Amino acid sequence: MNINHEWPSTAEEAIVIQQSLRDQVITTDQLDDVQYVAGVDVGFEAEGSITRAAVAVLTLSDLQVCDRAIARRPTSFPYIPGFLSFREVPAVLDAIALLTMTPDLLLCDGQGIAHPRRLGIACHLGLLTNIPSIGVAKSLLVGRHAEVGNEKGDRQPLIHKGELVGVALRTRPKTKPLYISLGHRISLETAITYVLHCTTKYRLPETTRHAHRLASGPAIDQPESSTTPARDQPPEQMSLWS
DNA sequence: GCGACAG
DNA sequence: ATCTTGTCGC
Repeated sequence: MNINHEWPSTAEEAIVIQQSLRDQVITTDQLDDVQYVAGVDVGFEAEGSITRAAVAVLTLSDLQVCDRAIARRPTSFPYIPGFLSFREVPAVLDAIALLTMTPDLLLCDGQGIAHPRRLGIACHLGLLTNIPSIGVAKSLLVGRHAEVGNEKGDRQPLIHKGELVGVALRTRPKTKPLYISLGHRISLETAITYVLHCTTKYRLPETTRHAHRLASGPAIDQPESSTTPARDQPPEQMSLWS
């Protein structure tokens, strides 16, 4: 199947794409032997006019950084809650293309299926790359959960519209829980296992943010990005919740 | 109708 | 995403 699609310029177009992709997300384990895990960090610079993505690849066995890349490009889609992937994914694909190897699993900054239309950035990225992916978010987009216990590994189901969409997971005592939701080709229990393993060495925001700390070092920047022209400011407050 | 809203 | 304030632990 070909999941390539035109890149939208409006949220209305983006909704159509999200709805066409949501049923292609696989929520069972389809991983090969996982040797390399990539933390993907997304964000922006220069008041939002530049989108950037950083990827740090770690060995699963000892969590050593073995590859990294960072990419920037003019922002081609505004940040609208529920549409983060349309702003960030092009830069992430740039960064992944700069790697010297292909990761076996992506830990993605943001939500997976814990999303109004079940297609957060981790799902979108997993589908476009066909790499198993996990959404690891620092705050909630949708859903609710009971209070999480204070021991590492404690978790509570994250429920949205009566569906289990992820977990709130305590990766360390005394810190905010992280919100884990499926991206693609992995089950929730397996995802939790990988997140807990990776957070034994780095706090998770750092497994993804580690990409930046490291990638910001000796500039491994890409040559030129002359693809997408910068776009106008977000059209006021858009609210296109489902 | 009002608030909430990944990064 | 960003900013600020307060508290604790090394």
